[in-house]
Amino acid sequence: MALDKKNSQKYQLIIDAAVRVIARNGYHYAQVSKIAKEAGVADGTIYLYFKNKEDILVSLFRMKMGAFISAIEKRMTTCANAEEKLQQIVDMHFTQFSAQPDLSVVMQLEMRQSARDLRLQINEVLKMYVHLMEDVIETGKEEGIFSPHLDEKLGRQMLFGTLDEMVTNWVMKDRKYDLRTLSNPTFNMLLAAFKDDGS
Amino acid sequence: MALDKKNSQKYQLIIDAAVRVIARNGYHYAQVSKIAKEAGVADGTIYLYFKNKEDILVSLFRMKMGAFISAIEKRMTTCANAEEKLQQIVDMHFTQFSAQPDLSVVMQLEMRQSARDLRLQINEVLKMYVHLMEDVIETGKEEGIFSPHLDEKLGRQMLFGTLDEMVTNWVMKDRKYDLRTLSNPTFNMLLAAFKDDGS
Amino acid sequence: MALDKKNSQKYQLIIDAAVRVIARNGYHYAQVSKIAKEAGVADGTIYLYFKNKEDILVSLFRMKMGAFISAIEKRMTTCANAEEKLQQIVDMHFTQFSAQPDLSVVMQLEMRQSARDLRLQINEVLKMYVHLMEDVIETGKEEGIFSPHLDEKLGRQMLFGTLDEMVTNWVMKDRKYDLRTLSNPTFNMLLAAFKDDGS
Amino acid sequence: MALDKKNSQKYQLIIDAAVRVIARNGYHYAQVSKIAKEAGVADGTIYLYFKNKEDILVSLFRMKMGAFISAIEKRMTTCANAEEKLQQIVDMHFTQFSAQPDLSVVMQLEMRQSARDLRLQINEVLKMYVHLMEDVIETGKEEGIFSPHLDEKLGRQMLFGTLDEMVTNWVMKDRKYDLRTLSNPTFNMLLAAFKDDGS
DNA sequence: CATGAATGAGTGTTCATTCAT
DNA sequence: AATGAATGAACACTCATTCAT
Repeated sequence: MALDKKNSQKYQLIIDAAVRVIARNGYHYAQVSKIAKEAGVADGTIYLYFKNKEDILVSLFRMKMGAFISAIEKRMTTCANAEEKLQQIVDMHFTQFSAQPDLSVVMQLEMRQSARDLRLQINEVLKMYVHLMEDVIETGKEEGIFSPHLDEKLGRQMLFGTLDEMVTNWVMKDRKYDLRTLSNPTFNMLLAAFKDDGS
Repeated sequence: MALDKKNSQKYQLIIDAAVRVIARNGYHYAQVSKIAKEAGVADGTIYLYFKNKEDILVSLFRMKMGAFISAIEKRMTTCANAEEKLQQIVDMHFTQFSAQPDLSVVMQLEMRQSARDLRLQINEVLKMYVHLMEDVIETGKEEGIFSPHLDEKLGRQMLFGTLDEMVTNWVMKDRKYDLRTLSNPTFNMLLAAFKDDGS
Repeated sequence: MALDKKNSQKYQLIIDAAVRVIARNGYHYAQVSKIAKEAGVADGTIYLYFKNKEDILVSLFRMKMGAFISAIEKRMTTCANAEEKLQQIVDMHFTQFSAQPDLSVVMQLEMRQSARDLRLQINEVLKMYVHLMEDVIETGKEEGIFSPHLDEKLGRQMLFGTLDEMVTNWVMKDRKYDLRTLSNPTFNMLLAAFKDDGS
Repeated sequence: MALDKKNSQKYQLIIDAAVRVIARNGYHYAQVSKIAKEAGVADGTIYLYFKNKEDILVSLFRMKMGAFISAIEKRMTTCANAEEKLQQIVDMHFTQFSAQPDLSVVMQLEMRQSARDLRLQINEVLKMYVHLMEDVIETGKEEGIFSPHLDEKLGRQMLFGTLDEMVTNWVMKDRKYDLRTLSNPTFNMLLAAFKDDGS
């Protein structure tokens, strides 16, 4: 029987080791051997669970971002309308990164140093998030809460670009302030932008 | 007289060659020897004008981003108020990247793969842009055009994050559409966000 | 278990390959890749056993000179007095170099081209030889065989300088004569110098 | 008319610059450009007076060692017999190095790092010194002062090896003691060795 | 399943030398 | 005679990946 990779204990062990090693040393100093050592396995063992180094990173992103998005999706179901949904996206985006400092560094700074190929795969994972955001905007338009002229794609790019830039700035400032306090003012700006797109 | 590096013809030659080579091959395949060949000089000549490879990239960014921001600053002087200034920022941000496809790829995709050290230097250059944006927001508040509750930093992060995300998406879609058509709707969204921040 | 470097077979293999490559090509043409090829290992393997290129040379010197001196020390124990000990030093110095032509070239000619740093480390190893020589001189004085006015340091410098110069001349003359025939006349000169230092 | 190299002012200027640069920076950091700068000429000018870098070093050695040996030869003429001549060799060898600290470092430490080829040329220059030494020994034998069994070559190797080792030790100890005080005891040891070679 | 020793491709940088001015 | 900008060959070292045990 083939190795049931994804559910194996070691698979998780290695991914979590990778997050710590990258956060601590930076992307360029996160050698496979260092990750193996941190995970407490032999170098070769890594290759029983991952195709190659890039696969560790893609998997890392897939697992962590998957959980990240799932948490948001789950919360969506409790929301009465698109406005609340937008608020939850902003709030949970900030809250989840706040709770995982190592992961924040890895996602916002280190993984962006990856090669073009890797980033294409990252984008695949992010599509889930993109769809979720565009769905909310579409819903808001249907509900009459957002402007009928609001373009889903543009709105989503503003939403994602804004949140991403804010988290990146927070990480670059060494997380010296509480990211969650930005939640409300950011939500308000976005809501205003979406309600009245000025046309 | 010693080599007047920055103003020499070769200095520019090498930087422009670097833009083309990085755009064509990607950051990781942009070897110094390849840049030298593209510039039509010997490998060693590179080191008469640049301290090392990283210095080429920092200089590239400084020169190109400097010109980019200067052009916007110059345009600012022709604007009657903050609203017009905001419009010009959005418009020129998109227009300038539209006009320089190679540079767009380098700035939005390739240079972000650079090591942490390099990115710290990049951020220094970007500070000019940051100040310019925050100045416009402050002016808008003084003029009563933007909401008095608008936070300069948050507003700037939304502005930059939005523009950056839009250009990145455009580059990733292989520049298949006209970036400049996004100018107006984007400006309108941002203006709405800044006018009424919802408080 | 971690790689037991010093005692591994490959460690010796590489050092012996280095001796041959340096003797054959000269110090400046003894590239790491050439040594690896001669040893029948990959370039990278070298770095599992040695910190860097300089470390190969220091280790080479330490191993070979260590064995060289140990052999002399061992012989010392069979000697009745300082005169015999002096004779054994001279004799074994010449005999051991005679038996290892490649090593002679490396020690007398090639390794002296090394950088200052390396030579400091070499001197550390040579201290053992220095002490051995000075001990013999001191013993000789106590036994009344050598002049009571003989200075240990000066005597040692004459002893080492003489032997070293003779081996160097022999190597430079392409080892065309039998070094061991110099043993007796050299010993006699040194003995005369040490017996009656003229004061 | 061809450049009268050897007698030109710049020729000397460059050689003296080389001595200072090598003494100060070490052989491996004595780049041609650094020597040119120290001499106050352009890099290219060096090549009007010297064939290549090695030629600077050989010329340096030839000039300095030539003067060194000439001074000894001149003194020889004032000596009544071989014993006095031997004394003068030892004394002047130490005295001259004492008086030229930079040159001592260059001759005893730095130039020995040179490639094999260079050292062959150095040996050519040293032959003058070798002959001078062997002549003194031969004279001493004829005068009945030295043992009739003394081998000229061996005696010369002891003489040169001893002096050389002593100067090298002095340089390596950062010239912390007065080299000239070694003159008498060293002479006495050598004289004893040459008088009675033990046969 | 697990190990870890071995592999070998790939590249930024220096510096002696040249030659157009 | 003198300059100094330009040249380009040469090389130590890292690290992702493999595979015999």
